Amino acid sequence: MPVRRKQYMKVELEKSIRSRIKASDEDFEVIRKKLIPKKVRKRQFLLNAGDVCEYMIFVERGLLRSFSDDKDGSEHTMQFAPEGWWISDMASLFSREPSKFNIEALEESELLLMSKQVMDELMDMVPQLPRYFLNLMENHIIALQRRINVVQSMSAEETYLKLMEIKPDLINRVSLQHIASYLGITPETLSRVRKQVTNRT
Amino acid sequence: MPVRRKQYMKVELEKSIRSRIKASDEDFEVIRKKLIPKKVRKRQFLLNAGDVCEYMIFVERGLLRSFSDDKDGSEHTMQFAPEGWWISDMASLFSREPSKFNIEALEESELLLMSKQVMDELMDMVPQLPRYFLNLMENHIIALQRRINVVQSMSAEETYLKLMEIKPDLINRVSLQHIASYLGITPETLSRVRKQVTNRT
DNA sequence: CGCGGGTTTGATGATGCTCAAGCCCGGTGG
DNA sequence: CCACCGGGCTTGAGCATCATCAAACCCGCG
Repeated sequence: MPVRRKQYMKVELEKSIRSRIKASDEDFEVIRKKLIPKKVRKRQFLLNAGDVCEYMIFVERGLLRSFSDDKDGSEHTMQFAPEGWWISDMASLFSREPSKFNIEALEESELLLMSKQVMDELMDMVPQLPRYFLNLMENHIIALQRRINVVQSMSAEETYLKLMEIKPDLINRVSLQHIASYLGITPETLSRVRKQVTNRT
Repeated sequence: MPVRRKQYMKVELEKSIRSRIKASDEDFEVIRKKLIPKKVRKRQFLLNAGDVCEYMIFVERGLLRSFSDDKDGSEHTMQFAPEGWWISDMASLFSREPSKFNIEALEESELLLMSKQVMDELMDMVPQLPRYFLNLMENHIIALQRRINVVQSMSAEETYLKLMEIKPDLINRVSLQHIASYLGITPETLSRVRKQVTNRT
């Protein structure tokens, strides 16, 4: 049953779309045909800083992260993308400039790749699709603004507690050094903060 | 000439839309009719934290900012919006929850207000309009990501220099305390940083 | 002139970084 | 089966950056 093999690749995507717009089965068929399925192993890179980002990446299963490295060798993770999330470097994807980010699989993952061109074609073919992406982007903006607020107004401990509040599951899937690089603190500080918090309860 | 009076109110908006999508004169007429023009004086508030945000606000002339206040009384400005920019609290606008932000005019300004409902109606009436907003949001995300990167990886001085590089005009229109609250540093630190920088040149 | 908001300057202190060492644990090869 | 890595996490000491608090300054405006 070769068809089956591909079907499972879009369960999460279908959920993501149906929760935001009305779309017919034919629409999904159109979408499915245009996206490129891809499996990656743990630690595999989907984008290297310096290259042009070619795809929006949808995660059907697994976990990716995007991050930049700065001059002194440390990393800053911009985003984690578990099942049901899109990840990309839009700055590079849309302008075709070299990306400042890397995208890396933190777990063995099943992905769907969509180039900019395909994205445009699909939005022409499925009239409601721009609304889908618009809704995605709106929510993304809300999340990014919240993150800026947290980073700017909170101590390391508060930042960590906020993350636990919003994404408690992350801690089970992501190493603490990656969490630290997401929060903008060092692994050492994160370790001390966590000690404080647990000692207190 | 009452028509003239309203016409000038959408020069910037028309530029903003035409630079992103193809739209006919009738489209602009439809859009113009649905938006609410509003003039505000300096220091007037368009949104108070705790209220539900009702509008996306487009700035035809002038300058707005959105900011949150935290427990200890200090402010964190999220965004400056000069001519040609949209500003809002989308988290509140879309979910109808009380906003955590204030929006305030820093200069006497001319605005166009668009409620969520009108936004939806317009996107139904002008087929390319979702693409317009999508493009706006994409660019907004790129800017927010860049900002997170800057805040997390740079010193106070580097953060300030980066702002000068990206928005050099801001300094002429915005008080230093507001700049500081945008950068996430205190006015004192900003003052010292600026002294360093000028002494060096 | 004197008031007041915004900015500057100075002194002090806290938060979180750096560097360095040790620990824990799972994986590998002898 | 066990010894030995090696990566990730923890712990510690010293230090840099930036916040805080307080005072002075500057300048436009009533």
